[in-house]
Amino acid sequence: MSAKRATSFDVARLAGVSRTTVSFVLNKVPGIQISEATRRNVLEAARQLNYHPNESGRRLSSGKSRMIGLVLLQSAEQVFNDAFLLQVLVGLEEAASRSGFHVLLKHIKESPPYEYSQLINENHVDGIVFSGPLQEDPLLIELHSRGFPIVLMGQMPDTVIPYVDANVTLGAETAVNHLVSRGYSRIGMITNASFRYATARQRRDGYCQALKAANYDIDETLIRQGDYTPASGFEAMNTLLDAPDRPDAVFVASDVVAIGAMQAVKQRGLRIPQDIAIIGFDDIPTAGHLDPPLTTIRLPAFGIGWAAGERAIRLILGEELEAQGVLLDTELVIRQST
Amino acid sequence: MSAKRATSFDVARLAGVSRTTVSFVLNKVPGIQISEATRRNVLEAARQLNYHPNESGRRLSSGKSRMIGLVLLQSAEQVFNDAFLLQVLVGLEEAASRSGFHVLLKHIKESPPYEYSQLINENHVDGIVFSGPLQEDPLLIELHSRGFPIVLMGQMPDTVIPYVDANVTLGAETAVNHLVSRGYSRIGMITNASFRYATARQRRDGYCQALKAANYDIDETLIRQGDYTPASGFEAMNTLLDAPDRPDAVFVASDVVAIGAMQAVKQRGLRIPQDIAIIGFDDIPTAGHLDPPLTTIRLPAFGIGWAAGERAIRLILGEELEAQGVLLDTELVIRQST
DNA sequence: TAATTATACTAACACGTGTTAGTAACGGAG
DNA sequence: CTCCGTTACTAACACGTGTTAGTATAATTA
Repeated sequence: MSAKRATSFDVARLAGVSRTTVSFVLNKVPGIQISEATRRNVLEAARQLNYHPNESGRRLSSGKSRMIGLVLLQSAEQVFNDAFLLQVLVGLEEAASRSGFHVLLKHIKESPPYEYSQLINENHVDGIVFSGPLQEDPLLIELHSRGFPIVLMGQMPDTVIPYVDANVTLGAETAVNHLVSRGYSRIGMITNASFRYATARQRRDGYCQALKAANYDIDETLIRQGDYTPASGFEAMNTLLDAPDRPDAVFVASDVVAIGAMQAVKQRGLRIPQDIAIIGFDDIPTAGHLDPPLTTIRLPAFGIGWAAGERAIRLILGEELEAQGVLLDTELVIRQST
Repeated sequence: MSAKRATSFDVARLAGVSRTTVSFVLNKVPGIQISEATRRNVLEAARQLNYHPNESGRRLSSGKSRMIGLVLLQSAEQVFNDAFLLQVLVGLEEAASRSGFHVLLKHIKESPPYEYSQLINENHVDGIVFSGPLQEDPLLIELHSRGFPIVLMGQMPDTVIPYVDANVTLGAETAVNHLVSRGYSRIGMITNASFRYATARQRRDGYCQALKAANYDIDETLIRQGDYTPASGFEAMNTLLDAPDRPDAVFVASDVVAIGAMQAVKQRGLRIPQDIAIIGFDDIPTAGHLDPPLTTIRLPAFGIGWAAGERAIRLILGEELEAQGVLLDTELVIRQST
């Protein structure tokens, strides 16, 4: 059983045909005529020898690796706190395997050395999907301009590189609309991060759009900034509650920040949602287990991975994309906090 | 710039030597004499042409893929709830890249079709690391017996396949020891799952060992079963609190289950840890943000991935492992719930 | 019947590398 | 001067596949 694996040559010999014919049959090459008899002969011989084409030979011959590189440019700590990356990854893998592609994982700690270029130079992958803080990256831009298939997760300002992202602006709007529809009249906001980050600005924009659409005034004093931590949410919520005219509902643009905000509310003996409603953003795994279970906006993590993979494959196959970017819709998850 | 990539032949021609010499120089083949002059010539030519060896050619020639397959046999839902898998993955990637290996991710939904055998048959990977519920898997056993490098994450009963796992028994013991050292005298337990699962039995064993070592009696009525959900923890804790002689501390063998247990305690107006202490297990990302922050046992997720990768590579390189399994130590994370 | 065309294949090259066996050139020992 | 060993290389094969150009044979047409 530990004998050498059968090659297409062995199959050819057993079937009494040429290696070329074997290749034609097994790859179902279109536009080639093979008699049904020999076709069956070949298939039977392949089955009998337990033949599986050697991927290395295939790659060398075709010049394609049928492999997508997923480049994670994040510190190990960031990765640990990213509850969605795994789903993204599974989505990517599913899109890839559906088209006969495989996924190569590459984790990179720091940007400068551009370790991922090795994947490309050495022909490891046919295309890459890039995840990470998208600052200016000359190598990415150069690769893209050379026609190498690249898909970003998230948007990179001032470039034409294809991307896939969640429509967070619309998601934030949905969240605030939900509060409006529940009859809350004074709606505050705590951001997920500083406005230096595009993702924080987008969520703020959605908040403002929803208020405008509902003919509410936008009160800048009701907007506080968080910084990804529960502690920041705790503090921000306290300043909101200290205000003379405190809100009756708050859109917290991050579940993690919302955890702190909820603690601040409860510490004052106020009830959620009776005294003040809270809606989060992200739908982290424990959001449903908070006290009370947190209404929030679910990000299409799996879908982002899937779409990124699908687009990368389209680029690899030489197809045109109908648009530079894709924005996937979020989902409102209603629980008990609103 | 979009011209063909340089091959070793181009380098040879520019350097005025044979392709063989180029290979010898660039691969630093031991036991081969190359004059310093030509060595520098070759290196300079390679640099000048921006030469990178084509991995496909390498693979075909060497018969090795320098690739480790990470096989995830879990439903998408399970993957979503697994907060550690990503860390495991990053650990594996790090161990792999340290030795010049790459990681191929393969997600499989159901066991029967054994999709992962394709990875092996087609020479995609030199070895696999397997993660998932380890029921009997004849294919895994056969592959191992044929000498194919396999490392399991978690233990598979009645096999000699190498594995890497967390020492959960010791971890549970550590958790209970911590409660003992804090002076709690009546220590209950809520399991993470049914005793049908080895992981639940191991945690129970650790609990019992710690009590024995402290000369505490083991009171079976203080042990309740959870089933991975907060709801089960809520119910189990309620039955513990209803008992005539209720515990003053509880070891909950899963943070997720502990979330429910904490809710039950708080709902009765009891305080944590003053009235009843709770220690969890797993250290999920939000454990530190619960109210109060949960003391728990951290699993060495990154280390498991790293060790699995390292051992897989050792197997691939033909080295012997000093032992079938490796058990990595957990870490006590003290917060405010004890 | 002769010429064309469709059918069913095969010979041969290409992909880019690793590696074994072999060979000139040269210096030193006998 | 001859023999031998060392140094510094190279020729040639192997890896297993995809694919183009070409060739017999049989079927159809003029």
